[in-house]
Amino acid sequence: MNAKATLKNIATTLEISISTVSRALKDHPDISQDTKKKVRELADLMDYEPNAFAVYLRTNESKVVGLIVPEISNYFYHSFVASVEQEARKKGYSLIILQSANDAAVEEANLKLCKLNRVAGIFVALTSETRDMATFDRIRSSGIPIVFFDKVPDDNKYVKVCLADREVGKLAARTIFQKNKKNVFALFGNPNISITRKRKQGLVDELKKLSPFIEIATATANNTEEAMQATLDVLNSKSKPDLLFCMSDEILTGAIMAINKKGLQIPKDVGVLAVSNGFIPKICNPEITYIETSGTILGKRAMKTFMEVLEKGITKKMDVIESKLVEGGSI
Amino acid sequence: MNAKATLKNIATTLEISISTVSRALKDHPDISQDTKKKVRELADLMDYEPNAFAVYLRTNESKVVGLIVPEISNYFYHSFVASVEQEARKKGYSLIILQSANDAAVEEANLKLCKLNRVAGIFVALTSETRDMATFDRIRSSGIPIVFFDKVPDDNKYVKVCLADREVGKLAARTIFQKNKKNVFALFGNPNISITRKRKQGLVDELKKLSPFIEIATATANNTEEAMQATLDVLNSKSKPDLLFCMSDEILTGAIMAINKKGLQIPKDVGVLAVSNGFIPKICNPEITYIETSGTILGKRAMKTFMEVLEKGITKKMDVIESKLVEGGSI
DNA sequence: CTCAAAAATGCAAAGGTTTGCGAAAATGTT
DNA sequence: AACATTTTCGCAAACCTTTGCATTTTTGAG
Repeated sequence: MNAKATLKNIATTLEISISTVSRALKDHPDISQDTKKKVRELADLMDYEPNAFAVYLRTNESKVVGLIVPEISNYFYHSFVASVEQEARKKGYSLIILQSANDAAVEEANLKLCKLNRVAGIFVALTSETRDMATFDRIRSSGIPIVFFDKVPDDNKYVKVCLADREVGKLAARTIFQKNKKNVFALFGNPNISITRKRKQGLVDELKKLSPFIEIATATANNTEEAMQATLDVLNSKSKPDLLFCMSDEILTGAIMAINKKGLQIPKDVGVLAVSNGFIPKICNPEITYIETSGTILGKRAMKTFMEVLEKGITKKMDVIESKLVEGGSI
Repeated sequence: MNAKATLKNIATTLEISISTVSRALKDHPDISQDTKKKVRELADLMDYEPNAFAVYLRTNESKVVGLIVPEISNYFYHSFVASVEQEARKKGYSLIILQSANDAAVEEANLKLCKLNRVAGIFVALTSETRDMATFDRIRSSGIPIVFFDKVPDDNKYVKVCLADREVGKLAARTIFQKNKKNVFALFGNPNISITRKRKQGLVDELKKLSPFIEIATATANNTEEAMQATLDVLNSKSKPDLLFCMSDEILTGAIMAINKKGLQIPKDVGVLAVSNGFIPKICNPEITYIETSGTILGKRAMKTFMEVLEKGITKKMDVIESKLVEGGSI
């Protein structure tokens, strides 16, 4: 049985000191080419890899970042997770991932877990229930940077990466106006989170500005099931809307189920406009027209922002991502 | 500015020794209730949390597990990831997640990363390109248990958790026979991976056994795009199939796109039977009939198996998950 | 050959925790 | 009051690496 691959073991077999081995492996200028070569060869042979814990302990900084989302297996977050993982690896970081199950208490426990693991930084999408930012503030003041994304806090003292939510709403309004729709039913997610408020505000205000003749009714739903029910209700009512606006993929899914259940045709019977990452719109027939929100792009920008925070010590910033309309045939 | 919350600091302010503090915090019987109380109070006050690195270094075991998948943002894996995260947290583990981008070299790099982070164990779904198991074997022999799931190696010397893939194929065959279909076009994923081979074999063999009058043609596709093209091709050909079998959600998505593009009706023009987690089937109209593969269940079983491996030191095992048919209206 | 400068290496502490073993304090027994 | 127990606590090493500083070796100049 081989000895464990540690600096000490390399040192003793080579009959040199530990520090020399350490420096040789780091290509330190103080060490002669000769020793470096010998050390490297033995290290390779022994399959040496530095003990990350010892390194972390000594240097007090880890190459691990934490990522907390309400749930991974979500229409949007899984692509964000994928993107962050990719970017993180490029920068030499590993990703610890945690789900808060949309529960503020779990979210807090996850924050503690991040702290326990001494992560280099944390990415967070808030739950829709998060009210108290105290734990976040404590962690920040303990020196761990936090980058909020997507579901971000209102306060401007944080580092945030998010979509131009108000603009998303406005873009939807302009599209509706341009397509000459007259009776809009707009379905939103949890009303507590800021993106809901912003998208709704953007849509309603802009629509009012564009034309006094467009009717708009709104509703909220906390999940796909509720969205389906709400859509079903409105489709069964007498005020048949000519356009359904869905704030997210989760909502869109419910709306589509309802439309299918009623056996309605898109866009003949009812038009659909959504905010989406494009996956569901593309498997529908006809394809749904949507305003794009890309988890992949958001992930890249979040990582970029994180690196800035790390390098430049920024403590507040708001990175806003513009979005664009992708035309399908649903409107 | 407060001192860092370490055992040492607690010890000095309380004027007792570090070891006493350590033991008090762990409720060691050697320590008096009195001191325990004092220590706990101060620890709370200082917001003490043990330095995980120091603990890991000392005990040489971490509470982190690694998870390597070809890609997170996949029809199936994201729910698996979500499930494993949940189960892992219950057991006190954190999850480091890595994507191999379906590239054997990246997969190997990820394995190294896991080793570097001294994980307690690794969950792996192989890429379709993985041929060489040497690195896996090395890691195993270095004492880190590996649990393979979904895309598993053939060799029985590993610990594996997977679907009853041959049974899945057979179940599909029986469904096809029972529904009286005569001309099947079966579309599979990458032919290199064992689940493709097994599902195909199960389907084809069972079908042959059930009836000599059922025609079956097969094809493979590496992604949604190819699946769409293949489906388009067969729908344009003169041998119009009356049933499309799709081995996975990825394939199903392509098939649905193709059917939509051709403006065909399900099940009137063509029937569809898929292997799926149920999400896409449920947003289709009519809902697609599918054989269920649940990432959530697989995740739970994988974690359970992992704990067994850890506790009982099992080194080989094959946990097979039965699957069932969920009827939609697509056939 | 001597000495100074440069190059190469080693010493030792630090980082925070765990733990076997020995020492001190408290309690109990005659 | 002397001793044996039991309870409570502290010492010190170990885990592995990094790094400032001191020390040794080599080189080159005079």
